[in-house]
Amino acid sequence: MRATNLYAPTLREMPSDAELISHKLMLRGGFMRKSANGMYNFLPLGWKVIKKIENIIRDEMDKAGGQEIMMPILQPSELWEESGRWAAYGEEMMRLKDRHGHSYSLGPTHEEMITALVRNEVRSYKQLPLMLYQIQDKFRDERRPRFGLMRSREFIMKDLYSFDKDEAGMNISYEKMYKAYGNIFTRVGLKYRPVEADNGAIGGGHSHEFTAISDAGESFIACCTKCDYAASDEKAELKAIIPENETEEELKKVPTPNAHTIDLLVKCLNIPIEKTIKAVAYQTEQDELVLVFVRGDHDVNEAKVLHFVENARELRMADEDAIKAAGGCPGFMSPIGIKKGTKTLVDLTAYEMKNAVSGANEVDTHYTGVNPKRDFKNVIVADIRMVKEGDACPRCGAPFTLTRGIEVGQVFTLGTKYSEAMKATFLDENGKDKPFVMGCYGIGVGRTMAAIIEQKHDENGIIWPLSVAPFEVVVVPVNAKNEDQLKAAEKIYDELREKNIDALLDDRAERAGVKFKDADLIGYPLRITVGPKTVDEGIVEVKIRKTGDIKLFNMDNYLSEVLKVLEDL
RNA sequence: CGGGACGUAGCGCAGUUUGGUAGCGCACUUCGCUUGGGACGAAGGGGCCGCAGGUUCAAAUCCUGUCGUCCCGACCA
Repeated sequence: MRATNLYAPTLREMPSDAELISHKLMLRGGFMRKSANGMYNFLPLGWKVIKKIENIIRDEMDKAGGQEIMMPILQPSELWEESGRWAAYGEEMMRLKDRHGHSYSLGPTHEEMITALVRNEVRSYKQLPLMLYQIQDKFRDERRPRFGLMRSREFIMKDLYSFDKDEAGMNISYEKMYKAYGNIFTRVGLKYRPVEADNGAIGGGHSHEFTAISDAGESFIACCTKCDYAASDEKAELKAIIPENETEEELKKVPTPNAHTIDLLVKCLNIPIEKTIKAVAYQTEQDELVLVFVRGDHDVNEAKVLHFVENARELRMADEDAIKAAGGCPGFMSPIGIKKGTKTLVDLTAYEMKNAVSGANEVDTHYTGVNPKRDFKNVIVADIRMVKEGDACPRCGAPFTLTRGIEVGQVFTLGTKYSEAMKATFLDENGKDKPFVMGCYGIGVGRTMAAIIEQKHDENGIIWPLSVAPFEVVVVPVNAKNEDQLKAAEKIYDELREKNIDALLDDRAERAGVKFKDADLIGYPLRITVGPKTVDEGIVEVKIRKTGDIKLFNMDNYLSEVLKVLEDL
């Protein structure tokens, strides 16, 4: 490709409506343009990168036994009603009607679609296992799209679905995908970490998120500093923190005027926050009240709480009336004196506390000398809090570090959730009808691209890994109006291409500085500069974007040297 | 959906307080000159000031509404 034929409109200034460096550089480097909120046009450079990432994904999916297919984006509501998700999915699903009044969704994911496809095709265990995938645009009506490709409403996703005859088979498929994901993220040059994850509403089975390490990320992962346990912040398992033994004091009511928050309580009684127990009251969609108690300096983990609440997908803060109806006093709550039958959860650590302070279910009053094991009745004791930096790993006890990251992929086992709901069955060895045992595996392609840029850039622009760079090498004649230089550059460009190197010839009649700045901004891994030294002395100058190193080669053997440099990248 | 900010040329911005009919830098076109890190000179083209109402002799500027964008909070690839 010649730069004079390439539409790569770079911007001299940073676009003002972008916040993240990846977003800014993709706009500035001419990789993409915004179309509307959460929707983007990919320009030639951006699309080339996307295709390179996709092809790495395809390669690894195929190697792992996957077969590529293509399903419609538009999905009839009937399928979603079979699985129950037409109602459950909520506002995140884009919906529309055709001229006959039939309802459809713009696919946010394809479990229903693939299950419906496979149930009509696969009859026998002999056809299993089966792994089918596609790379396609998905639609999710995010409450707040932001950060460019990081969270958009239309985005490219690779989604693979595995079908097995039993759980053991499913686990093998899962392992294959887990390995393939590692290969993919390594090949695209990401620093990443697979972490245990919560399955959320899907329930059962297990799941891992692949998280690219980046301060720009929106997720947190907890990594053990000693062993290899790592989990998403929601998933990270925690054990009780056992305090030093103390003689148990009597339960005693003390006045705490206006101390309706933990901060005020700590000031009011002049006690350490670790001695307090705080309450959070939730309600489910069905208006069931759920009271949760954790140590004052801890946060409630709603994902964990949800595992103890049946038939609820999300929690909201409870109304004051509901709290009062259960015998609670907002701002001064405690499990002591709550109406029997109210769902009351106490965190493991809070339950072990000695002589703590908690509310007394009376205005402006707290209890001191609270010993939960002795004083709390009819409560569920469980791990329901959020991990904190320094918390102990459940495996080895060493402290956790919390790291920010970008979730670029997730693998999880589905079991028979969809196959049972949608009656997708096959005949096993004994001629018996059985539901498929499924798994699903997603990769955000655009998000992967953004994550790579977040990890690989400097003040001058992007530094693409060779595997996904829009071009591997840019050949820059310093003065394209100088015919000797242009000829020399063209010769090098042709020779590179003969070696199957993806090269760009920057034949624009721009000054050298402009072309150098663009090359750095766009981030080609290698730049070959063709100037007077090349024409007069036969010296080929190669600059490595990543290190800034400049290497000089002789015209006679530069090609093999360049191949070596590329090899080392 | 709640809280905050902003909509003026392709991009980045000034002008709005104190109404008088639109400007700067970059980019773009032509010519000249220049060519190893975003040159220089000259001459040009391009905007119903987001949109709709209102106030006024007169509105980018004041008022009302509306749409859009960005950032902060409840979720996910």
